[in-house]
Parts: sequence; C-alpha cells; structure tokens
Amino acid sequence: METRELRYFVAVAEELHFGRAARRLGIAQPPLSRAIRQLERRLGVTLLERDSRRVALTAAGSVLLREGRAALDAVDAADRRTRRAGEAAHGGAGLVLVTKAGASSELLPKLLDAYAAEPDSVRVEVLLSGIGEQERLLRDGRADVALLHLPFDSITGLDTEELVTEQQVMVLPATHPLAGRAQLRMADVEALPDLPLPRWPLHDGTYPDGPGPEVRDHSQLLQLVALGRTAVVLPESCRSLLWPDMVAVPVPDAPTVTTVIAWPPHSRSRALAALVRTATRL
Amino acid sequence: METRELRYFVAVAEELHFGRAARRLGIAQPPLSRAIRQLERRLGVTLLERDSRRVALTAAGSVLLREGRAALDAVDAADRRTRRAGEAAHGGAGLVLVTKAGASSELLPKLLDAYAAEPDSVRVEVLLSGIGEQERLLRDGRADVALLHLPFDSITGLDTEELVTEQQVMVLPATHPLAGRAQLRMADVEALPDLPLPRWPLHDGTYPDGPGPEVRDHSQLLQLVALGRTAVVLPESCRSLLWPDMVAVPVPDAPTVTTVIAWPPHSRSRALAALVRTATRL
DNA sequence: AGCGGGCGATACCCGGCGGGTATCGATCCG
DNA sequence: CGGATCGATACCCGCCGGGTATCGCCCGCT
Repeated sequence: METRELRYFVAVAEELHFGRAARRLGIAQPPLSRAIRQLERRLGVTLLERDSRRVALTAAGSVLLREGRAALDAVDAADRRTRRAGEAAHGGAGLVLVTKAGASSELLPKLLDAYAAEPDSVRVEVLLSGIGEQERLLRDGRADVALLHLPFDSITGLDTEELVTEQQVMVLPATHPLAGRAQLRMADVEALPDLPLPRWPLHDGTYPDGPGPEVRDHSQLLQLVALGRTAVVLPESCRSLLWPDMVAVPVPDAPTVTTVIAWPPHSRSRALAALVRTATRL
Repeated sequence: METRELRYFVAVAEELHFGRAARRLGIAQPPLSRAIRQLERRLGVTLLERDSRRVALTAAGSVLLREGRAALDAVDAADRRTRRAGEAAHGGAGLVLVTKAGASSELLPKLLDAYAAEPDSVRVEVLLSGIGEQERLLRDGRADVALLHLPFDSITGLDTEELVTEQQVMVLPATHPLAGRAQLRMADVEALPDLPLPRWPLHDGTYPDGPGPEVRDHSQLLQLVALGRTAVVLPESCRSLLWPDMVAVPVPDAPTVTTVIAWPPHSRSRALAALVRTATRL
C-alpha cells in the first residue's frame, strides 16, 4: 500500500464525496475513483458503500481510516524528523518542545536554562500549541517532546516521566465576591451564574455546548478572566502570570495536576534523553 | 514520501550495500541508486555517505531508518487490519491475541472462555510468539492485543491494564540437590555450576554470551529443564504445566511478575474494549 | 607498478500507470 | 418528465519506475 493511496482514501473517507475529495487533493474525480477501486481490489475488501446518491464507510473502511491516519502521521513524522536532523547538522534546532501556551510558566524556563547548561546540549525550539494539539504534534513529527498536564491531557502511546504535582487554585477578577475567601470548594466553582466556566475544544476540535466562552489556550483564558467574563481553576503555578486585578483562591478538593514530560516511545535520541534527564533532576 | 521509497531506503540502510539491498528487494541496482538519490534530493538531506568502497549512514540517515521502520510498520498494520476487518464481515477472526508460548497457561483459557460468553463477542485467534516478538506483532498489525509480563516485556507505546501479580518460583529437575528446599534466594539461583540459566534473545534477536542454552519460548524451556540442562525462575502459575519429574521451589526475593493486557493506543475497537473489560474483571 | 574485480553512478530505453477530458448512467428533485 | 448531481467508464498522453549496458573509481593481488 502506497502513501498516495492512503492519502486518497483518507480524503474520500473524510469528505464522503468523491468530487470534493478530488478537489481537496488537487486532482480530477475519475482518477480518484479508479485509485480507490484499485485499493479495494488489492486489499480484497470493499471500503466504501456507494450508490450514486451517497457514500458511506463500511466497517473495514473505518478501520482503514483510523489506521491510515496513524500511518500517514508516522510517514510525515519520518519526513519531518529526517529533514530536521539534516538541518541540525548545519546549526538548526535539534529538538522541538511543545507545551500549551501559558502553561508551565515557571517550570519551562528553568528546564530550558538547565538543559542549555548541560554539556553538548542542542538548540531547543519551543512551540506553543492550543489545548489538545500536542499529541498530534508529537505523532506527526512537528514536535519531539511535550510538557503535558494530567489528568487533562491523554498520554496513551507516549513515554513519560513525572515532573511536579500541584494543587489547583481558582482564578477570579479581584472585584468578584468570592475573591476574598481563603479557599473554595469545587461545589462553589461549578455553578457560578455570573461567571460561567470556559469551554475547551474536544478531541475532534469542536466545542461542547454551554454558556461559557470558547477557549483555545491559557493566554486567551487569562485575558477573559481579566475582562470579568469567566473564571477558571488552574494549577497554582499560574500565579506567576496573573494580571494585577486578578486573585487566585486555593481549591483544595480540586484534582491535583501533574506535569509530565512526554515523547513518542521509539524516538529516544541522545539529545532527547539528555533533556528528559535534566527535567527529572529539576 | 512514498512507502516504496521508504522500503528501498530501509533495505539499503540495513544492508549498507546497494547490490545486496537491490537483490533483497527483487530489483536491479541502478534504479535503487536512483531512487535513493531522488529521496535525498527531495528531503534536501544526504542520508548515506558512499564512496565506491563502503556505504555508511549519516546522522539524518539513522533518524530516517528508525522513523521509517516505525512508519512502515504502521502502514503494514493498516493493510493487515483492514484485510482482517473485511474477512471478519464473512466470519473470520475478529481479534488476534498474542502471548509468549507457554506463559499465562492458567489465565489465558479463563480469559478466552469468559470473553466467549460475553454478548456479541467475536472470534479470538491466539498467536503464540517467541520472547520479545509481541511488541513488533502489535505494531505491524499481525496482532491486536497481547498478554505481557512485567518487568520482562517493555510496554512503551502501548496501552495496558494490569491483570494479576505473582511471586516467582524456581523450576528444577526433581533429582536436583536443591529440589527439596522449602525456598531459595536469588543468590542461590544465580550461580549454579551444574545448571546454567538459559539465555533469552535480546531486542535485536541475537543472544548474549554465556554458558546457558539459547531459548526462544517457554515450551523449549521446560523441555530443557526436564532434560536436566538448565533451571529457571518463572511465575508460580507455571506450576500447572510442570512435568512429573520437575519441582517448583518458591524464591521470595525474586521480583514479582505482573501480567498485563496490552494493545496499540489508537486501535480501541468495540471488540477490543470488551475483551479488555472482561480481562480486568477476572 | 599494473591489472583485475567489486561496487556505485550514469546513460539510455521501454512499458505501465497515474493523470487528464469527455461521456455515460443512475437517482433524486422540481 | 427534464435537468442536475455524482460516481463510473472509456480513452489518451506523458512521466516515471523498471530494465540493460557501461563507465569510473578504488582497492588488493602479484
């Protein structure tokens, strides 16, 4: 099976429409139809149920969609990491670290400084991603290593080392009635009529329904808190980047947050191993 | 990047010889040379250092070897799993479970029976593999789920659930001087001049040096014990398949063994989820 | 030093396949 | 019932992946 065929199939399976898929791929519709038929013949499996009015995935088709996406990510990763390894020989970045924008604001600079001080450390590029994008970036090779936060991020399929565990605090505008309390309970947090909790994107990029604002990363979030539009429970290390008119109130019964360093399991390069070692020693 | 190019590159990188690699691939040498050059030009990276006497990998080349193997495994997995999903629609096996030959002899039949009794369970094919082959089988799609044994097997990059934890026992011929002891210590086990411990294959399939016999799976192992050629420390559940002239002596200070059920993280099908759920309930 | 052999690169040719356009046939809608 | 939509089919072309022949280089043998 060639990656071209996989790309074609994934496009059709996502669009469920040969014409649109062909346009997206930049080819005409007939070669696309033919390619899918050839793929089906070679696999000996019908992947798509098509009548001239609609296209639907078979059970085998959804298997190939899932597995094919993973395979294409792996191929993309091979491409990108090889290119970067080539550039690195001429002074480019050696490692790409991804973290949620606005998270781990205390840990990250310490880690980067400590690693830079190590003997034969390589340049580390920092990539700030939206919530929930990190796993994809690691899998398709745009990043080599990530800082993730349990229990929010999924670490399935990744190797990890735990770094720090923190209590959480609620971040509020200083003018809010609850701002003076010594501590809060989750029950207090969950239904504030005046300050609805923000909504994070789900795994597929869409947002759940609800009253709160849609949020992509922590920087947006803090700005919305400053504007008095929302309130949010965050790990206590976020204190260092609160704006002057915000306060943080401990929430002892909120789940603790563990920051972990994570990387794809097979890609244990020398530079990555050194970075992980540095991180666990902090 | 096409899988054909990846296969070609991996062949050359493994052989470090264009002629041999071409023979292995079933093509002539010149097209292979040309394909590698094209790949290098498209990536903008030199992958192989070649003079007319020897071929060597560059740093970027070894990155592509590692990542390319993973990508090819993922493509193979997509192919195989799709084919099987197609067959399953016509009554073929729905899941392939792999375990080390001779291990988990008590747990496995219980698991298979319990799962078969579940509503809408699918046919489970059991694949018995040699030591250390399971991870590969899961990654390239020849298996969907594995029974692994910590701390011996690596579970990096896999999702797992713990099933049972056991003490270990030493398996000896009944005639051996130590066979009558109530228990043994690891120190007793490690240097028995008359019964050298067996040697397991390393990750790359080769064996370490040493006096003991080379062993591929547990069936071989027990036969060698019965013949008085070796002795071995195994989880106590192996008692159920001891031959009459063998005894098992507890070794309390040997590491405990945890049996886990493991599967590739992205492939959480309905049938797989049901099997995992059944396993954790046993 | 000279020569032969091994090995990758180059030159050149052919056939198949991936891409295109034109058109058909089925199905749904007004 | 006619037109629109959409996938399938028919057919053609050019490129690229495959082949053979040969070159050029370097090493080792005598």
